[in-house]
Amino acid sequence: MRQAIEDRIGTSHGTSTMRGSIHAGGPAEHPVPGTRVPAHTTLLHEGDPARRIMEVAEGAVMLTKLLPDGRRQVVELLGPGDMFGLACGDAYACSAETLTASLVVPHERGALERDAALAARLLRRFESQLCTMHAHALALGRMSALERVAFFLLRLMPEPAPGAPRDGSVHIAMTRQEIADFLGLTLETVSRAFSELKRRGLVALLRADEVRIRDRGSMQRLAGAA
Amino acid sequence: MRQAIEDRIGTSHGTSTMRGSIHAGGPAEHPVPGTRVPAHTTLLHEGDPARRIMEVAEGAVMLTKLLPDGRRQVVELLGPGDMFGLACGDAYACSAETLTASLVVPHERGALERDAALAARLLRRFESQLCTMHAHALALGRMSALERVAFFLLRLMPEPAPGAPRDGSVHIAMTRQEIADFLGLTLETVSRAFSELKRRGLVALLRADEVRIRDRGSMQRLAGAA
DNA sequence: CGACTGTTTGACTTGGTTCAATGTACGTGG
DNA sequence: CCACGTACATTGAACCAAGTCAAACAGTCG
Repeated sequence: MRQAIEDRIGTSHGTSTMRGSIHAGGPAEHPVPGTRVPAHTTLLHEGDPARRIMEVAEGAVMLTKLLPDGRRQVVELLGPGDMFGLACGDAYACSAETLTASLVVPHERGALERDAALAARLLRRFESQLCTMHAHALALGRMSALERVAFFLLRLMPEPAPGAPRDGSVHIAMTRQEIADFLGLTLETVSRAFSELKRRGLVALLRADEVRIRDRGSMQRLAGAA
Repeated sequence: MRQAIEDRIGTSHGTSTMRGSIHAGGPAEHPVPGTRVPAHTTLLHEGDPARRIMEVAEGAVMLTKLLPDGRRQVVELLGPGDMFGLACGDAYACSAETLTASLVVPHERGALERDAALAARLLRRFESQLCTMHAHALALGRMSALERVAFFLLRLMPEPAPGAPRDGSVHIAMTRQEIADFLGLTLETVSRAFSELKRRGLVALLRADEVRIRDRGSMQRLAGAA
């Protein structure tokens, strides 16, 4: 099994196992506030003993679960402020992998009793992550492939700040396979949905991983903005 | 739209809107520790302004989300100790409905700052609910119909206490439609899955809402006990 | 320029949905 | 006590959205 780098986070320097080519610079520079981790690095493994709760300070992390036969579900996409490393019992419930170069801050579980501010922050964040999971469950359980992909793209590009710069394009730091595992589809179906959204003029595909939303209203209608 | 009884919870007596026939006794007896609510009562509505966090003290509650066209997803099943009434922004993210007669305790959001013990309890519970949602996402995104139903049944009947009384039967306080909305299927598919599990001898159906697990190992294998 | 990795598209198959009866438990009132 | 009505569950047959298998295409790197 691939080695997670959990043990090296927050201690000294962090080397890492990576997928494909090496993206980011060298090992961690900041010993205390957190650890810099390159893209495509496994941070922890489902089933390993749960010791610490981790915070994404910068970057993007995905949480995944596996079925014994290898089917994979990306259960959550995390950004700055989000927490991971949750345990059911004493083992991690999910594996965690960076999507982009990230800064990760570990929190000892024992610190929660002592640090009320951290506990309050964690509470707010858990509430928000729980709401996001509810929306994700609705998408997985009841939306069509096209609707799920619209939902996904809106999630990546939340709102154009009021009166702010017009919709730029988003860089999608995930492969079609990863998006499919997030949405409960196959990569082919995701690809077809992208093409269909493009054909309908709701979206422009600059590159495979560079998307621009052209018709936000229609996208929201597709994604079931209640 | 149906009226939620939120406003009457924790105040005086609680009448309620109900589905089908009236099940439970009269209005609430205990004014302070919580409110007794009969089965099939809507406790709060998705989209309503979020004021309080609620705790299930006794009974069973389901959280649901709707798509504009009426498709429904049961996003969470709650039992004693679980919390609901979460907000994305300032509105409830889900509707909540009792499955059985229940005792519900409201907590003012402001109380979290003052009551550290409550905050700690809430934190632990949110962590556990988040883990459950992760497992649910795996089921919704990657499991077949049969696997999802096995997963659901195991969830209702967690573990036979070590050395404790042999597997009794569980009463399922949900219709096939509600189970389907929980598992992202149709009621017909859920029904066929029950029949198939019975045909394979993994399960015995005493009545439509009374199930006994006959072969826990096979059920766990189906549900992907990792 | 290849070689590689990931994406798109096409043709075919299939698990689950849809539509349509039929079956079954339960409560009510004659 | 039994006939009837209602609500829910089961089963069957036809259909379709998404999956599977397979091939061609497009960037990127050495």
